[in-house]
Amino acid sequence: MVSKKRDNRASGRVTLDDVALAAGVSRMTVSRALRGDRKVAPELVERATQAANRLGYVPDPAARALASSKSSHVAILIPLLSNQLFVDLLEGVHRTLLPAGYQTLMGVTHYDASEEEQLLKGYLMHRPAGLLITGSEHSESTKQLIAKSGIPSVHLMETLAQDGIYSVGFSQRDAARAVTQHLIDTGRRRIAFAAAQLDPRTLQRAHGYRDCLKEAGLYDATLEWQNPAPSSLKVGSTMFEQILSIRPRVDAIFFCNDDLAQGGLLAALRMGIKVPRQVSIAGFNDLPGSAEFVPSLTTIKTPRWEIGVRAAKMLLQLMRGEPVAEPNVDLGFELVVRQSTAVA
Amino acid sequence: MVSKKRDNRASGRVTLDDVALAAGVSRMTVSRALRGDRKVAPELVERATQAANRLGYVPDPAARALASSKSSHVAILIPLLSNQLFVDLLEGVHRTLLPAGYQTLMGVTHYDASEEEQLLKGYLMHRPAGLLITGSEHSESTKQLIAKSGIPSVHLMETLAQDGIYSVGFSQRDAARAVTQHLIDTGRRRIAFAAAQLDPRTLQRAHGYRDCLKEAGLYDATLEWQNPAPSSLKVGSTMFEQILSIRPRVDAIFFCNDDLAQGGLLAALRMGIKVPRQVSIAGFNDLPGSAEFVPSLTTIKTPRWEIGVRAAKMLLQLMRGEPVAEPNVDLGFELVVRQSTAVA
DNA sequence: CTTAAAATAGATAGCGCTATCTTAACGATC
DNA sequence: GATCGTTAAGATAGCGCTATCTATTTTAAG
Repeated sequence: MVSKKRDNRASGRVTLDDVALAAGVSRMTVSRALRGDRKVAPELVERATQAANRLGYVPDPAARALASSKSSHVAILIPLLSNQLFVDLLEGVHRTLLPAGYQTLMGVTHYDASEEEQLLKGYLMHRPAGLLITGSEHSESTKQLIAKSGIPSVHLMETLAQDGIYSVGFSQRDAARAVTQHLIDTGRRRIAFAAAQLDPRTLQRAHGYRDCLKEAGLYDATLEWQNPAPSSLKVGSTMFEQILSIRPRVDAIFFCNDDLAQGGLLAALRMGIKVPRQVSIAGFNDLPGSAEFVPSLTTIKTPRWEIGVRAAKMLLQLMRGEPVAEPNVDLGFELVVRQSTAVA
Repeated sequence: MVSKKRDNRASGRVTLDDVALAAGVSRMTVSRALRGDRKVAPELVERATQAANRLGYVPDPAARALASSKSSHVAILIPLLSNQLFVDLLEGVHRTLLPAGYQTLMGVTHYDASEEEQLLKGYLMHRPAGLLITGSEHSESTKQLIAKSGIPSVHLMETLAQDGIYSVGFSQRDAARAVTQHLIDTGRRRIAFAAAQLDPRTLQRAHGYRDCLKEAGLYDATLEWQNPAPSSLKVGSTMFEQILSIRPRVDAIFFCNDDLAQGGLLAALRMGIKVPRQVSIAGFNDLPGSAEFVPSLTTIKTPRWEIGVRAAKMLLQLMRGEPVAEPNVDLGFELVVRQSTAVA
């Protein structure tokens, strides 16, 4: 009746065999009962779970992974942790995946394609059950690795309607367009664009800015400022000073991230330049502090937490083999108008 | 000569058996050669590694973990990711552990003891090879779990000379004392202390503040302000307003974290209060932006990146069973004097 | 009722590694 | 030259699970 049990009295570990013995059923039945797999008589499920609880049984993920060739890990690749944006994303993912029994393996790429590839290789060897990856621009071999691995993947932060690709994000371009339009609507005409980092999403924002100004007949290529350094308050300060010393008649600056914009506000303060009187300033992402700054900062509120949650949910569906109704989700954005772009 | 090989031509996976067959040695020899375990003839090591590379062999961590009951995971528990402090810590850990072949499993406790315990249980079931945990104050059962698990552990951020405990950090108390002394030295007499979050390290800083003022005969318990809300610019602004409305003659405020202090600086700006003329402001941690603020913020520069690196190195030694020369490392701190505490 | 089909529990056989026991080979020792 | 370490390579036996096949019911259909 009962399958033979290995003699592991010595080891401290409680195995399925122990539980099976205690519950008076086979190891397999306990395994199925505990996982809710197939049909098991309710009474046996009850006996199995009780025995498991009583003995303090804890499944061994390594054994599980080996036997089923499926791990309980989800790898997530993000560019940086020093941008609150990605922290929120991660938090949303974590919060969703953990209760579902998945561990999050986080890798930081530092916006470096080869580092990304390296990390990916490392994670793939762990046979993760799923993969979350920021953005859609990756090296050719990175794309191949993902495709060949056959591991369910969801792309974060951007929306891309491409066959067989899953993504959750919003249109960086439209968001930038909305900011620019707002600056135009509040009477600005010489609107500069200040970008740092120059990652794909930043460049998409540049497009949005450009499109909008061109349509309004206000585009001036010499008002686009790009700095490849990582985004920071310091860089924002420096760029503000540069822009105003070279183009003193600029009447608005759209910084492509809030930390830059905050740096810009501080530089203005230092230089005695009135915001928004003389120059209107807008940011992007609505990072902590932007609402408290003096003046408070107009920005785009991005749903990064929600993106994390939604992407994780989508990944769960993919990992379970369930159908995904909407493979490319656009969660939109919100223009938050504050003092820094009040009408002059 | 060659041990029998399982027939797995169908599965895409390259196993040790494949490598063994190709190299013309036993599976065990390949395993030992690849791991550098015990003595293997140099020639065989060469043959094994070549065959492994040629076939693209990648070890299976799950099988490894199951067979050796040791995983390649290190769990790290931190309170928050929204404080740059912990991001830097994590980065240091990650950078050190990854090249050594360990994966970092990060858990965010949100300063919640029960959440910490929950996460810990989850990680322990994965049998991590090591554990990094922030601080030394934990629930009794958390401590027991760690002790009983027998997993090598290092505590972060604080120094605690306790038998059998490993830690890397610095004295929060001494650092707070240094800030307070600096405020006294620059002529301040009514020095307030503004704390949020009220985690153990914040309270240690409060002690340092108190000690220092008592020694100088300047201590006034009504100048200690504590707010249990999470630390943020917003809370800092609010606390600054409160303090100055209730105690208008305060001539210095020591905020226990830079984000609070930055919020304080912004509130001062809004209220038209001159810093440092009327009120001197100091922070803690030297977070991004503090050097760029107007006025720039006096603060304590904490070696969190180095703490991460050092703790990870110590953990590596522990995991390898190597002796650890110094079980409790104090990496010190640095007082960075800037404009916000200039002599009035 | 009989028989086939569907459903459930159990037995068996690994997943891909490593720990450990054996064996073989080679000197060193007296 | 026989005995005894010593060392390196190989054979064996699992680690703790799950996939899958088999045996046993139970139910449905004729």
